[in-house]
Amino acid sequence: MAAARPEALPGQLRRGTLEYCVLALLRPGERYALDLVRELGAVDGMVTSEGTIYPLLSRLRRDGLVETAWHESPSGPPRRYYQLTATGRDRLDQFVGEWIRFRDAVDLLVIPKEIP
Amino acid sequence: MAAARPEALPGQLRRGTLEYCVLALLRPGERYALDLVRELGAVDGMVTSEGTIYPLLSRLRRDGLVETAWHESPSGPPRRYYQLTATGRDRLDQFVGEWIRFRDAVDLLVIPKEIP
DNA sequence: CCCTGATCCTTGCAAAGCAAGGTACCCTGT
DNA sequence: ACAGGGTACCTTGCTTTGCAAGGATCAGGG
Repeated sequence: MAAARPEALPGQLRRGTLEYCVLALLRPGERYALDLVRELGAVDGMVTSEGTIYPLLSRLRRDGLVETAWHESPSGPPRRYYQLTATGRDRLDQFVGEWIRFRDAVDLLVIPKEIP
Repeated sequence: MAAARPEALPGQLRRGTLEYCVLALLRPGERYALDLVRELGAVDGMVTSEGTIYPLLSRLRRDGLVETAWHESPSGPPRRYYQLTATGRDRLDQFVGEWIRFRDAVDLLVIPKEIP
């Protein structure tokens, strides 16, 4: 009962999912890194940080799932904007299927059955 | 050797979840390790192996979430049976809430919106 | 000309899944 | 009696990835 705290959520949950959440955020259009951090921070339970996002974006770029372009900022140094590639879009679509399968499996296992 | 192809596996998805799937499998009653591996293997997308389950169970035991007892097997060497502790049960219940929150967040992010 | 803030990035660590390898026990067939 | 196979236990080493901490660079205001 003492547990009503907001509480340190299991960070490991985000493993393997964060990557695709980032790709999904890029679906509507290009974004830069700090913008993504803020957007993810605003989603319940999706907190992340720069130390996570930059290596992540580097991997996505290395694997050809995103492309980047520099644009000037209205105030501050230039920003590197990330954009989905066709490959990235495909991979994301494919992930959605895997995610749903996985999600349903976990639901089935961990959510207690109703006792009729 | 033979480094795992990152392409083929949604393996990282299981991170941080498998632990609780195991706890959930112990809810109805005690189980032994290989039995858990088979049970998880039968669930869609939840494949795992001995090299995963034994360290995992050791951690659970170390953290007081499960207790163990040896029982003889009808045929073969004795088995170590794992059973939920009160702490384990609490932790599992707590996880269910976190899981639902996280699951909904990912759903919201990655599943494309209907275009009305 | 420095200070603050925005933006980029890297380094080093820890957690956890997995393949592969190793040991021990018990039953059955010869 | 003992060899072989199936069951069960566990460990080692590798890899991936989230994160904290640290650092570099640029623009504008006092």
